[in-house]
Order: sequence, then structure tokens, then C-alpha cells
Amino acid sequence: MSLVATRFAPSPTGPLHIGGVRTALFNWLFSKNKKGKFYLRIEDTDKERSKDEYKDQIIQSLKWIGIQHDEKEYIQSKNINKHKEISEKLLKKGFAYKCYCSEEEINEQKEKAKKKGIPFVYNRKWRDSSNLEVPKNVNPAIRFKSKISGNTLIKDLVQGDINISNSIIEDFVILRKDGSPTYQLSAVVDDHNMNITHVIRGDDHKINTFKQKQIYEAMNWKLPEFAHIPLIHSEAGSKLSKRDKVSTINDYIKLGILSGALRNYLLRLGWSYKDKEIFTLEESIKLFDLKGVGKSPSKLDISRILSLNEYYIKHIDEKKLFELFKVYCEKFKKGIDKSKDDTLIRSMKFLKNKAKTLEDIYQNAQYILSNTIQISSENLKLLDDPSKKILKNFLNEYKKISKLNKDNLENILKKLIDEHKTNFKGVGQPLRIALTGSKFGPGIYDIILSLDKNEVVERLKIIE
RNA sequence: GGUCCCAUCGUCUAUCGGUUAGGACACGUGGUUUUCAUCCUCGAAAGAGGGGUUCGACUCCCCUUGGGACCGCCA
Repeated sequence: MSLVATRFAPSPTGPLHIGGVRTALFNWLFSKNKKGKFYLRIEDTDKERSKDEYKDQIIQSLKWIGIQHDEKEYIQSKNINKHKEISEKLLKKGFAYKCYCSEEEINEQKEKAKKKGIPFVYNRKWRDSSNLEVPKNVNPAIRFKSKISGNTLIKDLVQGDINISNSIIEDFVILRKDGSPTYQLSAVVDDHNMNITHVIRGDDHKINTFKQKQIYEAMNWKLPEFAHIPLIHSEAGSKLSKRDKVSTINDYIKLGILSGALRNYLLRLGWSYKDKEIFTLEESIKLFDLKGVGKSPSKLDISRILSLNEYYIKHIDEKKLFELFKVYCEKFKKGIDKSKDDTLIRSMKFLKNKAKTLEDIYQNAQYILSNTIQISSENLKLLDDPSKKILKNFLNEYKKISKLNKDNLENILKKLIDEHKTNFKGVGQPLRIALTGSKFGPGIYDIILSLDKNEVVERLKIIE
């Protein structure tokens, strides 16, 4: 079994944030690069906090960004019996023991440790309990018998060699008092059963590797490779929190970010390949490796995301862009009337040139989307009598045209500029305001050409 | 506090002992343009500090400083 297998193992206790998405991406990319498998495992052994809605959110997020897991997602809680079985084995083999300490006792130890300013390590009271009296009516927790002396070395594929003294690893709990397995046990058992070859996860799991390695050794199981990737920091500079405004995929979808852009951004956050900035999905699969992953944490940079998004908006197929736009509007704005579809599809080619996000397209397409044009009092002032006269003349000429194109329009405008002894702005601005209500927006020819002829007439008529 | 990790422009990063330290975003300038943009030109911008090793260090080693992670019967 030399087939590479990676997994992403989130706990459904909250919405997945983009740090997690990046971890999933790296795992997925790594396995696909090696023509291996990528699994999704939902770690729901914390029954109190796990929720189905979060599980769905996680799966949706991954799907949105283009990550597809092999086979059906694994639900960790379904394997609880297997985990318990292993715990039993460890107990029998003498690698684990029953701990009858009460919560109060443990808390007391923690308090003491805190006061002394030393790290809390469980005092291993029940490790060798031959002369202790087992209390009645107390369910024990099962603790793993960690090594007390010596050192352990982990060869991390990203971080390099990490060496720590075994004495700082406490006798961690593998089975709770209520008989349920903890993460340390479940993760190892599942990784082993799933034949995971590479565990790629956030830096914050590094210490767990030293605990988990001991379980592998006790069970005589093959140790997978480990790679701990640096965390993503918020713009403020600390670990990404669920409270950060832009931390979940949905936050970005709401902003009008395209999945390709975010995928590309996340890929380049902590990983690089020479000077290359833009990666198609195929390229990223082909080029991804763990060597390119940096060691230092990186900060989230929204302007970079926006700029990448701008690139993707400009380079995506226009029909496709329209479809995405439509979905975006349905979800976050008002649904688009079918009658506008053709106009919008045609207009994408210039709308996309002034947009960093789908939201920008929405703003610039207002003159198409809404049937009534709102003109602010400030802009209304710009439509003075001379301007109105220009508009009137324009309307007359415009009506006469049988076949509209840019050349025709250009001729009319030139003529008007001449006749009224003004410049392009003198004609263009009133036209834009009358047609769109705004001083800003797409090119005036684009606007006129994108609108139906009678629509243009109607809008100009209103200006009296 | 203990343990571990990290350290190049503001940000993401390239450099695998010898470079005028490169690219991208953001920023500034100039130009094209029909408004806003786009686009193009040019520019400013970095090896945290101190010791070594070496003919030569951003690159290797040590210390300091700074930042981060972990220290749950959460995952």
C-alpha cells in the first residue's frame, strides 16, 4: 500500500474558516499531485458541540472552492466502538491505565501549576496504582502511559526535525470518564484504519504528534508522515478567529469573490513556486509540493484577494461570469428578471473591466437591473438647460438611426459637440446621468448600445 | 511562566555561500482615455540587532530582540 492518502479532519463545532480551507486544499493538492486519495473525516466526538449544520457548511465550503473528497465522508463517531477496542488493548498491554482522579483533584493541580508558573502536567497519580484504593462509584478515565524519560524526534516534512523531551508530555486521556474516546485516540485509530500516509495539518497540532506517535508505537502501527503548515494570521497579526469578519468562505462569497480567485490566493499563502502568481486548478495539482511550503505564518491580505479576484473576473468566460453573477444576485440581492438576461450577457464584456467583485458588477449594472432611474439632486443640477437641449437633439438623431452601432453613435456625438461648441464631456456626462442616474459607470457607447432602443428613448424623454 | 516554532520591501514571497537582493499586491509618478476604471511607463520600498564560521554571508552556527503556537476528560 504505497498509495498516498491524505485527509482533512475538521470538527463540526463551528463554521470552517479559511485557514481550515487552506489546510484542506494543501491536503487535496498533495494527494492529487501524487495520484492518491483525499478523504474527509468529520471529527464529531465532541457530542455537545458538534452540529450537523456545521458539517454541511464544511462540505459546502470545500465543494465551492473545488475540493472533492474521495468516497463518502467519514463520520468519526460511527467508529467509536473501534476506538474503545483499541483503548482496551492498550490497557491490557500495559500502555494505559485507569485514572480515578476527580475533576476537583485535577483542577487543583492545574491551579497549583498556574500559581507556580509551571506548565500543567498531570501528576500520574494512578499510573502505578497498586497501593491505592480504588474509589467506589467513580468511573475512571483511561490515560495513556507516556514516556517519562528520553527524547522524541519528529521528522516534519515542512518544519524539519523537532526534538522534545518526553517529560513534558503528560499522561493524556484517551477514554473519558463517560467511556467516550478523545481526539488523541480517535484520530490515530482512524488514520491507521484509513491508511493515511501523510498527515498535513495546522501548526497548532504539532504537540499532538508527540502524543500520537506513542500510540502508534504502542500498537506497532506504521507511523504516517507529518507536515505541519504554518497558521494564517488575521490582519491584526494573531491566530485567525471565528470572530474575524472575513474568516469563513461565506464571508467571501458575500463579497462577490470567485472561487478560483480565493483558491489561488489560499494556494499562494504559505506556498510558492518561483515567481508564478496565477495558477489554474490543473497547474496547482501539477506543481504543488511540500517543499514549496514556507515555515513562517502569513497574514491575510484582503487587497490581494481583491486583486486576484479582479484578474479572475477579467479572464473568465463571459457567459460563465453571467451565470455566477446571476447566482450571486439571487443569493444576496434581488433575483434578476429573465428579460434582462440577454442585455446582461452582452454587457459582461465591459462590466467585467471595471469590477473587482461581483458586487462591483452589480453596482455598475444598476442601470440595467432597475427599471426606474434615480437621479440625485446633485446630479440633477448638472442637467441644466443647455444640457437638456443637447439631450433633446441627441434623442432626435438617435431615433432616426435604423441600425445602431458604435460608428453611428460616434457620428451623432461628434455632430453635437460641434453644434454646441462643447467637448465630449459636455455631451457624455448629461447622457450618462440621464441614462443611468450616475456620473460614473461604463463607457457611454457601451451604455447606449446595451440598452434597448425604446428604453433609451423612454429614459431621455423624462428629461424635460 | 514552561516547551516548541518562526524572522527578506507595509503584505505575499524568490534567493538553495558569490545577484545592482527578483516578482506580485498595495502605494506614488507620468501617459492613453469619455466619467469611474482598465491598460501602459517610471518610482519609492527589505535581509531585526550582535557575535562567530568562511576568501566571501540574507543564506550555516550561537546569543539577544520580536512574533506565534501549545500547555483540556476541545479538536
